[in-house]
Amino acid sequence: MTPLIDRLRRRGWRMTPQRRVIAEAMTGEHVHMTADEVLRHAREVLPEVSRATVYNTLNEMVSIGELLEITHADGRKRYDPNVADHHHHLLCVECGRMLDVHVDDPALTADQQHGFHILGVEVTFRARCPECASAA
Amino acid sequence: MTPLIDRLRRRGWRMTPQRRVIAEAMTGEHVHMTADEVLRHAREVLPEVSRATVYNTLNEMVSIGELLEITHADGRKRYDPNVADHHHHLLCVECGRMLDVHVDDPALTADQQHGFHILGVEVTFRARCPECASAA
DNA sequence: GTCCCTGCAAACGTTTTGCACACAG
DNA sequence: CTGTGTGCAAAACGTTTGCAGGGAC
Repeated sequence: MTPLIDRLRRRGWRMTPQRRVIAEAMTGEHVHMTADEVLRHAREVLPEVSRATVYNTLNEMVSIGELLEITHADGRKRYDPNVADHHHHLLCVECGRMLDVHVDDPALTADQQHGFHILGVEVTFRARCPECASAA
Repeated sequence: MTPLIDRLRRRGWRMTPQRRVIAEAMTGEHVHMTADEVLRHAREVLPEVSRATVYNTLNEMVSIGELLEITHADGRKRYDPNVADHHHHLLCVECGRMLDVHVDDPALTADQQHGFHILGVEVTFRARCPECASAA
């Protein structure tokens, strides 16, 4: 898929060094990061990035729909750049590790919807990962 | 089902006025409350209840399994006394109203589990409720 | 009487905000 | 040049903790 940075540029985003490293930090292996983890990754490349800029930027990416905000059980928000393919999550409740999984979306019958207009479904499998299981 | 208070007493809980009103606040209509909403309800009956006691008590009820902690999209924790019957949630992303719904649990195939030991599944339908839809 | 619970206030971690300056367009 | 993004620091927010006193059992 088109890289996140290009998608942002195409939206007319002013592309600053800070935004570039933040977008780059979201790409590749580093999914499901907290804002602080994004900050740490961004600072490895551009040490003067400020915490506020990371929060501002992440929030904006979320509000334009280029990033998915998922609320972890510990109350910290995580950010998922994998917006294009709809997926769900497998979460280790012990260490917080999170994997993407693909399962069919559950659905509500008309009368179960209580007149609500359904926007989407989120499925989270709570689990213990192999590492944490063997540690116990 | 046995009232929450009786279940707590049976566990050998020291039953103080504070704990009683907190447990009572959780019963009946008032499900999915934030800690602060629980505090407000508790104070209507017993004005000198402190915030810390509410947090302590809720956390203890969660840890012994008499209460379910669900993390709302806004990052605030909510508490669900409805532990006995396994259910899922229908959430209005606008006003935060939350309803219980019953749908079949999605399941992961063996190779989708990546060696994780599955503990449970949470399904949340993100939606807009009739009131918020008509307000827009 | 003992131990656990309580209240208060202060600490904590995460996220947001206000404001002057800087730089991408 | 203009407008928007930035850094910094302080505030806001929900939650947790330390400690002295009090009440359930």
